[in-house]
Amino acid sequence: MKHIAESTVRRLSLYLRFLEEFEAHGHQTISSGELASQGGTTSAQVRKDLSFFGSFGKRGLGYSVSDLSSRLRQILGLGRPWKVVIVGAGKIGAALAQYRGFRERGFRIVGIYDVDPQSIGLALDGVTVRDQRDMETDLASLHPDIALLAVPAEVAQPLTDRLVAAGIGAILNFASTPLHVPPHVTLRSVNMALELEILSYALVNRDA
Amino acid sequence: MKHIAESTVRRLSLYLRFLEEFEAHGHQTISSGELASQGGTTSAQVRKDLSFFGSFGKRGLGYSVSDLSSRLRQILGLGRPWKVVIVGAGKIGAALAQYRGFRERGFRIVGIYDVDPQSIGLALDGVTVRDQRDMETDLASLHPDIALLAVPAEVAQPLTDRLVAAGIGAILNFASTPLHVPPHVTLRSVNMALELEILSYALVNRDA
DNA sequence: GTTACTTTGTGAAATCATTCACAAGCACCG
DNA sequence: CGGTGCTTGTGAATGATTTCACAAAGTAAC
Repeated sequence: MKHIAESTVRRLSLYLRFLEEFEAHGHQTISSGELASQGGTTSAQVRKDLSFFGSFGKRGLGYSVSDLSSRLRQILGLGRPWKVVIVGAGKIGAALAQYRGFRERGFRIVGIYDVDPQSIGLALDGVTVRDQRDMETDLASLHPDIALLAVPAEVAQPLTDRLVAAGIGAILNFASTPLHVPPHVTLRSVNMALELEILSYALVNRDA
Repeated sequence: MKHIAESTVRRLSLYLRFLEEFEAHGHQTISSGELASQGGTTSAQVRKDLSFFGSFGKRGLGYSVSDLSSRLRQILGLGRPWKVVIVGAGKIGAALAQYRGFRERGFRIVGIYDVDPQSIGLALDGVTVRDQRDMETDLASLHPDIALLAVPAEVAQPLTDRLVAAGIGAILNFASTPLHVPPHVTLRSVNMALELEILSYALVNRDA
């Protein structure tokens, strides 16, 4: 299949969320315009996004909420549960471990690692924090799909290398430093300080 | 000035981070190529990004690390300190309150609000969590520039409306729901579940 | 001071993403 | 069953962003 833009995938995710809300409200069908107004985009954009994957709607009527939901879940790979490990049990790692949104979407936390003896042994939402030295051994049997990296910037790259060597498929990085991974590993970063700086730029360039 | 793409601003932020690292290592000058390899982009991209704001380099030599740093800080609006309030003192709000990266960059947490009696009164990194009912009164005297919204999705929009009414300039939203704000307010969202879903998509479309 | 080498700054070209605009398909009504 | 109204799916057009490629400007060596 042709390459799909990240912005498209991001919107598909948003559409899915609205569809689930719509479904909960008992609606059977939804139009591209309704999806668009919720997601802050245009109806043409919605239709274009979906058209990359097929024709899911009925002209004159719109989309079946339940059909489109399950198609999107399939496209996004949310049909299966994903095994996730968290590396770093500091404030952010702990918050992530207890975030309900992950579980609801089929992301199961199967391991948490830290170096701090104070943290090791703690149970976070049913998962016990283990010593980072045990990480490789654990990963070999757990075979997690995704790692959430929530450690200080200085140790982010070495830990990334260890995760890659252990065969991880994807990493979501919360450290404020860019990481380098081989091409077969998917990497995304969430950088909160960066987001604030973008707001800062917007505030000083308000008028321009 | 011409409109600058968000992707450009994001990269400027990254460049600044590298420059500060370089400065700490005692380097005087840096080339666009060196900046690029650190930031995972190309030298042409670096030069194009900077060219929107002026000519900061010397041909044949590169950029003065300290000059470029201070120009970038100025461009990004990081010369002044920004006053930030956090709304929601749950796991994520508390983690944000204690995140050192914000302070280092001149983002000062001046208030934290919650509704939970268990949280109200707690001191997080020197700032006491206050009752959300006192928010409007406080904001009127504090005049914060930016709000970090870390509350459940159901109450995110009403709280946004209250912040907007109180005159906030920018909001960084951590709730997993899109928000609507008037055009004079800048809004950005960090949606962690969404990031995981993008990874999920990448994992199932590995080969394509 | 001349030559060789390096690196910037920037129009032009190429690529990528969004918006437009409309034919085609379907439901509903009388 | 034909007409009316609505909504999709999609090429074509537009707009935005990135990459290319090279002249111009500087350094360094001798």
